[in-house]
Amino acid sequence: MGATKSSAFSIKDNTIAKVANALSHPARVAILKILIKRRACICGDIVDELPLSQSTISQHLKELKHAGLIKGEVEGVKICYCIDEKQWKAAQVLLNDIFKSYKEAGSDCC
Amino acid sequence: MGATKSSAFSIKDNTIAKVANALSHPARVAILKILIKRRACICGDIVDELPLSQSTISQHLKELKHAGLIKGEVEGVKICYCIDEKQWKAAQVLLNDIFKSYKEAGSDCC
DNA sequence: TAATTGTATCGCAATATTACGATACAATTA
DNA sequence: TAATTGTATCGTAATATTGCGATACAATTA
Repeated sequence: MGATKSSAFSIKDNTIAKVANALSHPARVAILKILIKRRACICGDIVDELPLSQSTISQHLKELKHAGLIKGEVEGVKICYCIDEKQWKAAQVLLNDIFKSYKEAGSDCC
Repeated sequence: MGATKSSAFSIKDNTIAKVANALSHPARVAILKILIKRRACICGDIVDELPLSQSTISQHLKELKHAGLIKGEVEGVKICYCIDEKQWKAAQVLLNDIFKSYKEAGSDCC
């Protein structure tokens, strides 16, 4: 016991959870904002802007990449990260669809 | 070490993370969908629909309530849960704002 | 009052996350 | 080739999450 029962839920619900999970830590939200603001970013730039160690930032970048929201490209010695436009939009739609599916009716029980 | 450094980030980023965290587990996504579909829900109904124990569902409901996305109201012996309309909309805006803040330019480095 | 019903909480075990320093590694520079 | 630079990964410690059964608890019913 203890492990998430992902297989008990739909692929879609798992995908939504995966995307939301990427945004579920303030450091990752901050990293994404930096990437958006700068249009692209060398990992070191992020380390300079946030009060976390290089290894911790690297770990967060890995999670964002795993969730598909960002991608990285080798650029000489450095690695350039940026938003993965296609997946970013897909994530936006996925999340917004849930929110939109709730139509207020002013008649909820509570 | 090991604890999240929430205080190192802005209130807003923490709020976004909190909302995203509520959606970061497929069971909670499923619960929200049930609440939306039924407009409101007795806890037991959710237990019947999902392959998780009553105590686990109760825990997930607690987290959703803590994130502010849902609210519960005593209704005799039972407790009726539903979406918290106001906070739901606020969460939608918060998340969508991040996604919208990325304007594609077709000129990213990677 | 006693039994029933629906939900929350406790206690526990398994697993996952967060964070950091140390170190490895790959590409560039001297 | 050797040193440097930027990033990833490893190892480890602290903490958090997930899940369940057992149990507590509050409101209703008998």
